[in-house]
Amino acid sequence: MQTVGPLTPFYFLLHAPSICFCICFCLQFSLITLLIIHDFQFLCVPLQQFTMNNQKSIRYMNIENKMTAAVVKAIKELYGQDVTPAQVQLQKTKKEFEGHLTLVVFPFLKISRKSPEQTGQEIGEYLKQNEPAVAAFNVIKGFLNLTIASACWIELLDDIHADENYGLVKADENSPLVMIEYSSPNTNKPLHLGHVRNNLLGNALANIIAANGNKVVKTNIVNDRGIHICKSMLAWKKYGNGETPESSGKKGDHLVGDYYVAFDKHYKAEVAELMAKGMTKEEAEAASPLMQEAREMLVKWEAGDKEVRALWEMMNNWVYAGFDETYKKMGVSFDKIYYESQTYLEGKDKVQEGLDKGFFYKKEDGSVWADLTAEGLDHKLLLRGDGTSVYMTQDIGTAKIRFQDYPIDKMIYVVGNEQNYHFQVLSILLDKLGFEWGKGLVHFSYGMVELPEGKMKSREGTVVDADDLIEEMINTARETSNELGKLDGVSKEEADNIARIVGLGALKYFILKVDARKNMTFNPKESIDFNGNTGPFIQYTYARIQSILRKAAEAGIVIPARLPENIELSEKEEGLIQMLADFGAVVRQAGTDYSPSIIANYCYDLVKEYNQFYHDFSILREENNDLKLFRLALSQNVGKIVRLGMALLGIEVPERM
RNA sequence: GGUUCCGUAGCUCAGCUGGAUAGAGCAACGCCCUUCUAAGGCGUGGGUCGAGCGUUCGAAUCGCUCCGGAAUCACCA
Repeated sequence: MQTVGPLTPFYFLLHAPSICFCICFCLQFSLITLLIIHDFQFLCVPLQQFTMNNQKSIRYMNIENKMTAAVVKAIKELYGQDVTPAQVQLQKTKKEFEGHLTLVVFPFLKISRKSPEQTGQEIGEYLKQNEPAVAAFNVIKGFLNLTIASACWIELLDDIHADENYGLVKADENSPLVMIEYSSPNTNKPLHLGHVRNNLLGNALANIIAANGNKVVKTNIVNDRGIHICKSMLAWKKYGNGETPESSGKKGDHLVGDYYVAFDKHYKAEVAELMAKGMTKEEAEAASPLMQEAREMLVKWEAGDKEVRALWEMMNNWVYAGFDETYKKMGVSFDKIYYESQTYLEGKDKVQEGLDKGFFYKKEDGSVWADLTAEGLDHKLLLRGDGTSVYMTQDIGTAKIRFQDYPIDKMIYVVGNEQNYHFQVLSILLDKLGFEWGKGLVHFSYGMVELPEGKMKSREGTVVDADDLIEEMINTARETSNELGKLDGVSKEEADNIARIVGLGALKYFILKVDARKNMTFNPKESIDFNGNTGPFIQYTYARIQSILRKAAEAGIVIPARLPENIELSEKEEGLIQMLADFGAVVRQAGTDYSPSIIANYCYDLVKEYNQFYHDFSILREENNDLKLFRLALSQNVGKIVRLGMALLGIEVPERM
């Protein structure tokens, strides 16, 4: 298994042979990268491509790859040694130095047998002589800074301009199929901020995996059965007086959640009363009539009792209607929904199969266990003494059904990091049971959302409700727009839509910009920002670009497919094109690292850079017509990449705001 | 106690496949709208990258040992 974030020693062992193999060829890649590459061959551009040398493909390679190939050639010509493209450390030149790309020359000192400065100088001179793209160079200590000619950047912008989906890779029929499970709610209460993080991460991850050329099936496993649902049902029966979403005007999931809370309240009162009569806490909890009744209800449910099943179905449907509304607002969706009530019995025969094959063992009380001490883990229960299934059994069953339904090549579970151990075990068990993707399953393990006071607790009413939060964000966006007078003269309908886009953008970006594996704090008292490193900041930049493009169109300006190449560009403009060109690599990185935050941070950096350009340069007022066209094209493509990047995160961008 | 994750500016976070003087945002203070949207731009202050040792030409980044926080080790899901 791969837990995203942590790499387990176990995983390391599995890949030992491939590590040895790879070390020989890719000296300067870290082991971690190798592991990921090993798993994601389909995402990686073959290295050979870097050295291809026909005119047409060079035009479509980005400049960095072209330079890498040129450096390989330079080393060969100058020092007579072959190096692999992977040994060429080319990075973006830091802002304080002149140039676009920087070659770290230290690795070549043993080959050149000269000082860092001299080696850099020699390679620089060779490149300037032999590579027309290199306009100038300078050497500082062991760093060779290369300045790429303006014409190259313009050509590159043409390429980006020509591709509506620049940086994204489409899947074809031979692409691997990746199933991604996320959301996975219980049906006894409404969604809260923790679910929001899960949903947004899962949705964004699915988009990113798809943009890396995979077929993706988004799936949701709804926990629609069990004691917690019975608690809501029982409380509704006792105290509900027939209340329905229609009669009360409440959203179904909230209504059912209220009865879950009501159950807890009455239950606690009962326990307190019994304890006052002298019982210990444990005794009181066991003796509570309410809890006993809830358990009886669960037994009846399992026996298929008609009345209980009808109530269950009715209340679950209320919840689903509520969830659907929230999902729709959040902009998340699923291709296939599984229900635990339909899968929870399925794992048993697989466990039996494992028992027959001797993978598992049975205790005297009839319970079935897996001995995982060989893997450095513990013994794990798979079936209770009474033959009923536990969480692990259900996940095995669900896996079985999914595998019957789809030819899964890779399975990703978006589940909180509190379940790291569970998925480590699940991976081993699925592998033992013969699921080909079991060993390589990915637990996308994300951190908890905490309040300043600590963890959210449903029963103590300290959860941040998803619907409330979304509504609040949209309202704040609307207020801000009104205060700033941004939407004067815009129809009510459009103003509402913009408020929705911006409010949700703020929320989604706030969550997705943070590294998923980390716990994050949310302070309900300080509302989510709309300024600075935020979703609205990025959306605002997009809207400004669209405004310019509208004005250009009104003036009858048409951006040509190929820009004039004889214009002199500023560093700022070249830097922006360089950033645009990086988008493909960023999407790939986000895919191999399972990291939506990489996309979020890229969008922010790009937009920040563009805003500086916007401030310092004229676009429509530029008198040189060629330059004007160039800047329009640049702006349009920044807008395009921002739109594509934000779309991967599930964030819309407004035409105006 | 075992295992895993996290620790970077007052706060929220980037950077971590080793590379140049560690970056953003918020908060504070100051400047810039007769010019393409000021939800913007520019500037000032703010750091023992939890601590120590090691590997290296070079460590926030890799390894080891501590310290602090979290999760988990359920016949809950």
